[in-house]
Amino acid sequence: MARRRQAVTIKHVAADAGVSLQTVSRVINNEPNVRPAMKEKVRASIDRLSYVPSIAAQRMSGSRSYLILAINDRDRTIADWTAREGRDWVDQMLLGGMLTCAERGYRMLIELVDTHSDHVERELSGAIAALQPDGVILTPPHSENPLITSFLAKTGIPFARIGSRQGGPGIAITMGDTPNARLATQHLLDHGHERIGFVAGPEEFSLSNRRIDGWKWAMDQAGHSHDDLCTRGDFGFESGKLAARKLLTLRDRPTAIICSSDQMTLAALELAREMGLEVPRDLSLVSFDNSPIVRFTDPALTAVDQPIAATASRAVELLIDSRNCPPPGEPVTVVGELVVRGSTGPAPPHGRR
Amino acid sequence: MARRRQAVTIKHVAADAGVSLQTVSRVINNEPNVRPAMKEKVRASIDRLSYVPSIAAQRMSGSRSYLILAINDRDRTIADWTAREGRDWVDQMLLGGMLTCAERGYRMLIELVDTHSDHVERELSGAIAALQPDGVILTPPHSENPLITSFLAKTGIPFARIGSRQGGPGIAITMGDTPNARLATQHLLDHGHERIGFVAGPEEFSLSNRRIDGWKWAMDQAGHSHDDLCTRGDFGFESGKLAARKLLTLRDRPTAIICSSDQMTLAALELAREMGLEVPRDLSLVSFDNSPIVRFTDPALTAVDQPIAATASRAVELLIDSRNCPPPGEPVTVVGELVVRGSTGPAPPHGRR
DNA sequence: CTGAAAGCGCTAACAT
DNA sequence: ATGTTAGCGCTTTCAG
Repeated sequence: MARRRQAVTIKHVAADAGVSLQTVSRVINNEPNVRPAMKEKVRASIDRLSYVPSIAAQRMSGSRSYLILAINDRDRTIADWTAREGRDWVDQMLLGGMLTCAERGYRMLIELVDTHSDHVERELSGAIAALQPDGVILTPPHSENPLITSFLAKTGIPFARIGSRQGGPGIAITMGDTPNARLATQHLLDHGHERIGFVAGPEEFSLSNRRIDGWKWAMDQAGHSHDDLCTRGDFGFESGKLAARKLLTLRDRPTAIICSSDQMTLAALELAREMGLEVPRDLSLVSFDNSPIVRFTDPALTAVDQPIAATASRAVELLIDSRNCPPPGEPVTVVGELVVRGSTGPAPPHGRR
Repeated sequence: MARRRQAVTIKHVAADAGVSLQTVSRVINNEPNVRPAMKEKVRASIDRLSYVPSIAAQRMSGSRSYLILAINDRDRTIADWTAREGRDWVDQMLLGGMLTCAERGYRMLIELVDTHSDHVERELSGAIAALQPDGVILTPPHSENPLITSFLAKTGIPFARIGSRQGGPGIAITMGDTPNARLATQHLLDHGHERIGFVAGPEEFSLSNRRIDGWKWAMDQAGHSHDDLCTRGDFGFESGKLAARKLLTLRDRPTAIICSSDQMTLAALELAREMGLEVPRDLSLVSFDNSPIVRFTDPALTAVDQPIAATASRAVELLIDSRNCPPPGEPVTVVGELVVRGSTGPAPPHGRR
């Protein structure tokens, strides 16, 4: 195997421009103390030779690696990819994260890490040691795993916690779960619904509780009780069916249900059909996620869109900028929006319930 | 910004194990000439200190970068991500490619490159120079772009051409387009169809023609003419509608159509409905791709599954192995399969056509 | 079989 | 404002 070396290095550029390595380095990194004339000359040489610095070398010399690591939950991600049901979380992460990285000369690398494993830290530290990224993006449920966050804090690598509002090290950045849930609830209230059920996600995800808060808040505001109207699932289809069944078999059953994931909403839709309920005539349904699938159901689902791409993009920016200016201590929020489709409508008249 | 250095380096391991750096290096790289006892001792130190080599340093010293670069078409990829219509090409690439990389200690990095740009080569060579990958995976339509392939050949970096059977440098690897098209056609022939239309993809993709070959072959075998039954689209919805219209407005219109992408099949389905044709009663439809969306149409589409994950995985293996053994000169084929769903059925009796 | 020395391409720190 | 020096962590010679 031939030993592959860089075709054109900083040395070539320096020689071509007739300056020292350092001057070239300064130009590359936009550092001060270079006369415009020199800068120009160096730039010309760089272009002529189409020189691009080796990130390995840049990393070696103690500066940046120009790599941002996005950590995703291994099992969930592989399950999504294998199921081929159109969940596009990773794609949206790439759309926002990767493109923003590219704009700034960085690259984004996806890494799958096992949450439930007892050696999360080893898995993660391995990736960190091997790649030496300049920033790490944590997605739920890693975002609040103390093993992970405290390890990352120790390394000194800036990191973002998507889906977390907790204090502590790292940049907290959420998609406005509380306001979004409020929004969804309000949409139903506006349609005259009073009994609005809520299928929350697992406690493992703190956003689950924040969504409950938003729903409760709106219900309280409207003066409707909600004591028996909250159940939980694990975001998956089966759990959603169970949770929906609990709600729909109540004596005074809800006329609308908000589910914390598309899969759970799909399950509720299926169950409603099985029970002879027509959506949205007898039951209105609001989903969370707005992944591609919700447009292909019948009726299409009204859903809270999770702005994953925008969030990933923002995270990347904050991470990269944190070299120069300290990141916000307060949680950052990138709000989603409600996309109204066919699964929500006016509450049925009292007689029909 | 604190200068971040590797927490534990090869030096620490060497000191801990009481051997020289080289011995540690040899153990890491599974090189010969290390006594089992030494190897054991070094391994123990590595575990104890949880040492992981820095890929930047490994790269610098002239060996591997442990990076595989997957090149995708910029416009198409971003369009897919933005449209959120469930196309999961990238996910499947990651599923196959990234996981296989991980098994072998490599990482996969996605890079978007503009095909139609006149500086494709600059874009690509920039990525190569910056990352120094150990292998590159080309996807259509880059796989047969001579600017790209000849540049890559010059660099000496092994690369795979997915969707290409052309000779020349690089490992050609396809998903069996000809046999797959034959399979799809045979499925329809078995159902008694004789007039089977074909909506091909753009000529820019050589696989388009290979699929036409498969269809023609099967039609010829069955003794059916196909002179007027082939049209082309660009894989997109609109083009599919146009192409399908051409076929469905023929005097002796086909009773079945095979389209070379899900979007085009969706378009054909919509057109059929508009024309008052019921699928599959009046018209059978077979799709290519089998992306998530095809299960959510009514009826669900019979489709040729493109084994993207398996192909990406195979490509990664061939690339990594090509360090040691020369890659196959012949094109590699990872065959897909036909997934039969509701959009295909028996040909309508002659009277009804 | 093992170790010492040299150097990959780049930047930080220190000259000038 | 520019150049010089040293060294990042590792592998590749080349000596023992």
